[in-house]
Amino acid sequence: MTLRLYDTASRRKREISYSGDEITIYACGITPYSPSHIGHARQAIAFDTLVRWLNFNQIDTRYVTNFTDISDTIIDAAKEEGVDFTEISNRHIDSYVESMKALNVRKADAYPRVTESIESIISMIEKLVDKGNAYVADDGVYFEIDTAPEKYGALTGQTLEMVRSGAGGRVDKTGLGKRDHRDFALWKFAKPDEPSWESPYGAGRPGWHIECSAMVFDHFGEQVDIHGGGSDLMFPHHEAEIFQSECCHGIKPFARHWMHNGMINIDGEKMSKSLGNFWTITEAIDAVGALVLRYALINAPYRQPIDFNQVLLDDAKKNHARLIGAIMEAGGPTTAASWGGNDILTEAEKKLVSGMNDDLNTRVAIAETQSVVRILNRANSAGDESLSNSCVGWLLEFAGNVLGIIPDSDFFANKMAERDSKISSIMDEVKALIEKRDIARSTKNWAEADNIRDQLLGLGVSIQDTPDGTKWDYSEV
RNA sequence: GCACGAGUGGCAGAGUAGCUAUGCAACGGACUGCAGAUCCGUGUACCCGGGUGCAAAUCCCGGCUCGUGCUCCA
Repeated sequence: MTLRLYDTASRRKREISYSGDEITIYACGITPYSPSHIGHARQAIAFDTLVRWLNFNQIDTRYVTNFTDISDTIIDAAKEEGVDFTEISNRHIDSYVESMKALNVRKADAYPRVTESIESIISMIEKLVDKGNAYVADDGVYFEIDTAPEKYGALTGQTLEMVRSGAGGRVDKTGLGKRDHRDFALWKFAKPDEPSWESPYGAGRPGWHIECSAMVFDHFGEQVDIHGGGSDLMFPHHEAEIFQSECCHGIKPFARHWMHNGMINIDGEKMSKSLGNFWTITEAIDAVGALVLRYALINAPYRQPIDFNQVLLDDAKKNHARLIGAIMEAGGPTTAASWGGNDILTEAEKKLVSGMNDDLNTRVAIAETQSVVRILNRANSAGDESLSNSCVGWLLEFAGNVLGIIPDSDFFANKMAERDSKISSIMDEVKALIEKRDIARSTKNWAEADNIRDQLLGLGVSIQDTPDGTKWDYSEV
């Protein structure tokens, strides 16, 4: 297997390389100061897709993603509600974890938290101070970027000068004790009433960037194979991590591969709280369902910006329903069979595999999935059970296992059981109505016939008139 | 200003040199009393201008437009 993955640092697709017998992956997770939004979902799904694809290809992974469970924003939120900061962070982490489960995002191997990593954060800071890369100021400990200027712009191509000129007025409030505004905080001394931890420099809390460097070191050592997160983290967060980790450990590269997912816009505008166009994950799941949301979010490759709008959701809803409907129609996941001998399905597999190997192109994978759904629908109506079973097998493997957009077999079992029991409970009524309608139709009493059709629809029964008579199905499950 | 990315049919969105992307919508057809679901079929698509090639949406140069970032950010 040769997965070519876009690497932000070298700005090209590169075959993934790794040392050891497993690929180590670290993704920067959420800061749980408010409910998570669909951008967080996209990030999680992007890395879930990576892990799934590697595992599907028999490559072992160790995937770690963190919770930044202490931050200025969390402290602010806690103050506002008058509660302990842990109440804020725990609440949002719990909700996030629940959403991830609904979205079929597989569990990471570890979810380290900043508040549980203080010791290793401090020991990294100590090392950086000892080595002369960091200095202690009045309000905290800072990393001095002039000690490693060559690392500037590793991901974004920016130079020291650019940032100096571009940062403008915001510089002033980012740390009073800095020698240079491009320096960044490793440790912030606590103000009265703020949560804090002891350190050799004074009580305080970690800066934003150092935590990830420390957690990567805790789990993977000096280097990690693939590191990433949202593309908005390239600068300054990930560049700061490169400074810290490489200076601290004296080994580079810190990450062999940098992977960044694209942002989500809402109706063409950047998603932001001030615009009031924020979709939280739970809102989106309530609106369209978790797997439809996942479908919508992998319908574009992970690096592409997504414009989140009604058309996108309608599309996703329709196509996802077609996928699930076709599998139900075929008799559910238990009918799955191998597709080995089928040329069309083998060809679809080939295209999907080569798309996924080319920087995880889930859009191509979705396109192939839709093609197979069409083949399945054709097989279903032709009564070609062997072909339909092969299609179900294919879909379970790729749309299910790889893309994660098919619910588990319990879902189908429940739905089908629910449907069966519903059907048997209304069977007599439906049969009577259809008989009545047939009589109406035979006398060309169309008004009466349509009236009965509406009654049936009210029961959740849809009918189709075929040459073999009227067929019906219960579809409102 | 600087950096990064993008410009494909009505819409969304693949495709990095020659062969149907795919889906939605539209239109025509099968089935139907009519619909619905499903299936079959149809459509001058590649921002502009140069260049290289037998051949360019795809490579090169120039331009235009848009998006994002520049220490809150997935």
